[in-house]
Amino acid sequence: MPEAADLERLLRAAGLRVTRPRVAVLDAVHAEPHLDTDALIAATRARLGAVSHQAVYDVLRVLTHRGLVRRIQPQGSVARYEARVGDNHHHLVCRDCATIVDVDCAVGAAPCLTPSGDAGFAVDEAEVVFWGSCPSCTDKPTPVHLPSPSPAGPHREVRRDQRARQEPHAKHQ
Amino acid sequence: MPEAADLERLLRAAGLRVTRPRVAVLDAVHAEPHLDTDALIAATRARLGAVSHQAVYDVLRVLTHRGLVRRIQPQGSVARYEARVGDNHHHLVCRDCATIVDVDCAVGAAPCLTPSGDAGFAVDEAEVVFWGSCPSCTDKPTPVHLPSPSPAGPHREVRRDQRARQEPHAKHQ
DNA sequence: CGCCTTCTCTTGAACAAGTCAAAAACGCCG
DNA sequence: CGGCGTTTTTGACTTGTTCAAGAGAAGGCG
Repeated sequence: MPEAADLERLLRAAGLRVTRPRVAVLDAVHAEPHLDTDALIAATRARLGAVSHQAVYDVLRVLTHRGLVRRIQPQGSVARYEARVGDNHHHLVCRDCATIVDVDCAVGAAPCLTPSGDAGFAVDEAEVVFWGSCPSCTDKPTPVHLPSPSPAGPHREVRRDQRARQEPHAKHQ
Repeated sequence: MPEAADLERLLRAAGLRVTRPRVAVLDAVHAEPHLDTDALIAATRARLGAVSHQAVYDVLRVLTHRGLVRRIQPQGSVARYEARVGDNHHHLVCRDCATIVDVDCAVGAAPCLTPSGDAGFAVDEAEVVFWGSCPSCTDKPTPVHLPSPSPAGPHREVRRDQRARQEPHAKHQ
């Protein structure tokens, strides 16, 4: 968890001007991984006082573009950001509660990490998302939906309320 | 490319009522893979005359839920659908033009990879997306952006205008 | 040190994709 | 072929994100 001076250095090294919003956003991304934009706006405000949501969107765009943060977006989720860059790690996502955790990049016996028949593409990254059920959702398998086991064979209802556990949430800007 | 009777059979086998919108949407998904919802609305209307966008959304939801179609959504793209289900294949996505092509799964069954250290998750699927540059974008590497090689080190501008090559697009409904 | 250029932030609006809800229409079982 | 329950229509609405114009700061240079 780098402190202000380190963050400044990161920004300058990437050729970016150092501004309070940028330092604050970068700090927030370092503080907790996988936050979405709304949460980052809140975290940034907690550090700075006031920032416009637009400023946070802008900062996240340039940080992502310059490779200081990574943007992820599993199906059904909004954009989320993390500071762990350059190691091409992957993610485990819980289908029930949408919790995300990091997993190191699988190497070695990884049958599916090079496409068989690449259709002429120059592939530069293999992004992997592991879907499943997190320990606590595995314990209480049916938090609120699915009164009876789904009648549709092996397919499970996928809950998408990623916004659970957030306040009613004080309207944009 | 199954015909009407086959599609009906698929629907019934999944325990679904057979309606004209459902047959038409299912047919459209079979006709061309990786279409987004807007394109599918258009394709459905080409088959049926008129359908509400809501009907198409609903149909796609139940078809996805019952496993008759698969929904994919690479970063920066809207939801897209394909009829190839059950083989756990993967996708190659071009960073420049957003073209998607299928790649077979080396394993063929659901979790074709296992995370190193699964944090207690019960993983049931490993979704793999290969990012790169398609043959035609590799040839003309800088279609319109990036006048000079990016000043920001090894990171590349990722264009996200997935909606290129679509009509101005006649407003919802 | 202070000015000037250029980039960044604020403000306020717009937009796209998708969801919600009520009522009319239809599929299909008996 | 009649009725029940699911689907579709219609139309409004949310949510996440982007656009645009102008005010405000960062930092190189004199």
